Formats: sequence, C-alpha cells, structure tokens
Amino acid sequence: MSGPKVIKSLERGLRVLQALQMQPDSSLQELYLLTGISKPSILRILHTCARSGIVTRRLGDGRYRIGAMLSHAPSRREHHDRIAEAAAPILERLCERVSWPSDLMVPAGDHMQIRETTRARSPFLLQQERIGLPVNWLWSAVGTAYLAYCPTKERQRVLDLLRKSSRPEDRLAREPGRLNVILDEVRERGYGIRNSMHSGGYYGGPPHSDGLFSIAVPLRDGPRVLGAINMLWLKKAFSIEAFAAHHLAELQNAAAEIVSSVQRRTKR
Amino acid sequence: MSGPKVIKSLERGLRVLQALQMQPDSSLQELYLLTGISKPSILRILHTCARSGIVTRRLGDGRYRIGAMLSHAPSRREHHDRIAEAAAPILERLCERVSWPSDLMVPAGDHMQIRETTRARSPFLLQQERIGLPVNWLWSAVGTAYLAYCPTKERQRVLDLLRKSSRPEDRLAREPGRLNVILDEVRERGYGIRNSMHSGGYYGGPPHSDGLFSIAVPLRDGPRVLGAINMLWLKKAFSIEAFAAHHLAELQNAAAEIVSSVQRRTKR
DNA sequence: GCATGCGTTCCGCAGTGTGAAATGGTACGT
DNA sequence: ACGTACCATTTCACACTGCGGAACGCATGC
Repeated sequence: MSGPKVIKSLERGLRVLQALQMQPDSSLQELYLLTGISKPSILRILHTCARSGIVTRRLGDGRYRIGAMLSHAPSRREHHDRIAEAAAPILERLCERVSWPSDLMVPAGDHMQIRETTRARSPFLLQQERIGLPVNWLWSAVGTAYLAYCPTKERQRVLDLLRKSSRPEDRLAREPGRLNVILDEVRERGYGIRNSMHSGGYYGGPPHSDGLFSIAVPLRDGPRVLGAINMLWLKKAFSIEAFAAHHLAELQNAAAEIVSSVQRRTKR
Repeated sequence: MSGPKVIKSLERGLRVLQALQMQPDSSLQELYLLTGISKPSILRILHTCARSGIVTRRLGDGRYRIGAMLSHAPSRREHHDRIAEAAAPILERLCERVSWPSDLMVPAGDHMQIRETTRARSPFLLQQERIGLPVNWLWSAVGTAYLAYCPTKERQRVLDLLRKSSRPEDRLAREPGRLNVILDEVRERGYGIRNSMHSGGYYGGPPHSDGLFSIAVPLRDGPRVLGAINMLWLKKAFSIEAFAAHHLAELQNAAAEIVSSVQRRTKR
C-alpha cells in the first residue's frame, strides 16, 4: 500500500504540521514530545515552514502556530490569534527601528489582554510580560486608547461590566464625568497614556510602579476597533511629549499596517 | 533574512501544497507548470502528502486536491468534494472486490452529477464518464434511488424544477402517478434501477443504449440523503436480480461506510 | 551558588532527493 | 488503422542534503 516512493523529510515535516494542527500554540519541546522527531530537525522544519508562511512564530514567547493557511471557524480566540499573527512582523520591524518594545492588546471581557509583545526583542530589558496577561481597561494606555475610539455601544458594554466589578481599580467606571474627560483627552492627543496621576490601588500596588511610560493607539478598522498597540520606555529617558513627538507617527503607521494586513488575511 | 538552516525538500513540498491551495483540483501537469518543479519530484511529493492524508486523489480523473486539513466555509461545491473525498477509498475497495465499477453522484439542481467513479479502475473497460457529467433524475438508477429516500420536501423541490423543464426526458415529472409507482418499487427493492422500459428520448437517443445495467443506493445520513452510489455491469453478463443478489449487500455496506466517514470528517 | 530545562548551534556521516531520459498509456487527428 | 502528441510514471547514477548526538547559551528555580 505504501509502494511508490515517498520523501521522508517531507513526511516528517507534515507530521510536525499535523501535530501543530492538533495542538496549536506549541513550544518546540511540546512538538518534540508529540512527534518524537529530534529537536534540531523540528527546528529546521519550523524554520522552513515559517519561511513559507505556513507556520508563524509568536514573538512574545517563541511558540509556534499554523499560519493563515486554514481559516477555520472564526471563534473569538482564533480571531485574536489572527490579529496577533498579522501584527508580529510589523511590531518586529517597529522594534528594530525604534528599539523600544511594543505590545499588542485585545479586549477580553472585564480586562484587556496581551496577545503579542516585542519586549523580549528590545535591547532594553524591560520586565517580561506574559502572553495572556490581563491589563486594566481604565488605567492603561491601551485600554483608554481602545475605549476612546471604539463604537459607543461597545464602550457602554465594557463600562457596564466594570461597574459590576468590586475591584478598587474599576471604581472609575462609576464616575462618567472624570472618565469622559480622560477619553476626550485621548482623542485630542491621538494616543492613550497611563493614568498614573490618579493614586489608589492599581492591582494592589502603587499605580505603574515599573518606572515606564507608555503611549497607545487603537487598531481602527472602519468603525470597529480590533485592539490596541503601545510602545514602552523608561520614564527617566524621555517625557511623554518628547517621545510622542519622535515616535507617534511610526506607531500609528504600524497600527494602520496591522489593520490592512488583517483585512487582507480575512478576505479570502 | 533567510539565515537559519532550511530543509529544501520540505520547502518544495510546501510550495506544491500552496499551489494546490491556490488552484484546487489540479493535475500533475498543472502543478508542474505552476511550481516549476520537475514532474517526478511533484509525483513523489504528492505521494507523500497523500500517504499523510494531506492531499487526496480523485479516482475518476486522477486529479489532486487538498484533504480534510482545512474545513473552510462549507459551500455547496466544497461539501460535495468532501463527500467525494470520503467516498474514494471506499469505492476503490469495492471495485477491487467486485471488479465492476461504481459512481458517486450528488444532486445538482435539475440533474445529478458524477463526483467520483472507479470506471477507470475496473478491469472491464466500460465507457469513461467524466467528473461533473450530468445525469438525469428520473431515468437513472442513482436519481430514483435518491428521490425515493430523500425528504418529501426536497423531492417536491426537485420535481417542481423538472416540471418547468422543456426537455422531453423530464416529462415524467408531470405524471405523479407513474412516478410514485416507480419510487415505491425502489423502496420495496431497496435499490434504484434505470428506467429503460419507458421508450422515448433519453438525451435524444434510445434510453441507455450503452448495454449496461445499474443498481443504485442512496447515501442516507439520518433523514438527509447526501447522494447516491451505483454499480454498473454489462447487460449480457447478469440479470439485475442475479447481480443484486450477489452484490447489493456490499453496495449498501459501502454507502453506510461513506456516510459515517463523512460524519467523522465534518465533526471536527 | 548549583541544578534543571529548553532553545539553538555544530559537525561528520549516511543515505536520501534529484532530474534527464526512457517507458507506458490514452486521446486526438487524418 | 496508423501516427502523433501529450501526460503520467518509472528508472538510475550522482551530488549533496538532512540527520541526530553532543556541546553551548541562557533562562528560571531551588
């Protein structure tokens, strides 16, 4: 039954692809255990597939996933992965030019979530954030950037959720006046910043004690907003205004590129 | 940019897969022109992919297509291709055991359509029918087998369509009495046969002048009917009753296998 | 501090993939 | 009926590619 000649190296490559199919988001080690192929070989296979665009690699944690080849049902999680996949190469280029790292965040109920990051790639070792880490809606640069530009209806839904929250950091959702001032400022500036001036319980500690500043812009796809990307740097290096003057245009440009890349991918 | 080591043979394999993705249903020659890879190599690649279940080959005309790896949107055409893909190995085994060939047919508006066939594989060279060839609803074994078992509503829709037809071979749709007798006979026997006793204009010529008999059973998936498969043989070799006594059970068995294979494939 | 785990690189050997050319088979034109 | 053209498949000798054990680098955890 296996009569005609087969290409063994291709066969093992397909075996890795099938493993990745069964368990998306795998590390090299997991694929090694799953397939029994030696790690150097899997590495070569993944490099090859990546160069062909069949698999992509997440910048943040180096995990592999199958690329845009199969579209599948557009479940919520999958959709976010598509955005992250499209964003990865663009964030990578951005990081190479500006040196400071970026994150891609998407909405996830009562918080936002990191789906991609170039922090590991930045020459400046800022703290390593994990993929999937929750980020507050109201105090973060990405959260306010998203809320400032998303449709009113969606913003209301998020705020309704936060009003039911008992977390102290979500109190602000019950003060529409102050919140609207903040969002108006975001729209005027064109980018979101961390709201560190408001003291009091951000995740228990003092707000944003990591010594970083951040600016964030939304990923606007027509009226919709897919998520937000930010850039981070050390407070002591630049003021927010100085940094924005240098890099805001590039950040906005990257956002536009990501959106059009997502559009291209979902059209087919 | 292409720094790390790459497996060239895998790369060309993926190139063929991408070509197949862009143009499903390709012949070896087409893939050769599309990729520029030598034909022996493409053949080896396709054998390899086929053995891994990534691509499947149509028995009828030897064309290749991408396998169940990607589910896509279940458009009408794609769904039929899935059925054909599932049916191929089962029809192949059937042909090996019985020697006489089979076809898989699916509904296509005012006619049925061949989506797979083992005629080329049969030791008896019956005439070669092409994939996509239209087959009459009312006079063919597969058509009557389908109509006899499909839901009433669907049968009505087909007959309404045929009543609007001006083709002489569709006249029978306007005689519900005679038609119901025929369909009742099918249900009683458990299989459909060609209605060659009615003379007059089947596709212009005398009905079924090819010297063949045929029996057909539906592919029943619960209340739905996915299509029908038949078996063909030379009139002079056996009577219908004698042939059915020998092979009907196997044909019905193959139908059941195809349906459950389709179910397995569409569940994930 | 050491230990562990994972990703990556190195390198020499084994054996695998490659394409030109030959073969087999089918459809078409005359 | 014969000849031609086209396509799928097989054969074969040679080149070089893919392979995995071992070593390395770099984290994280104890």
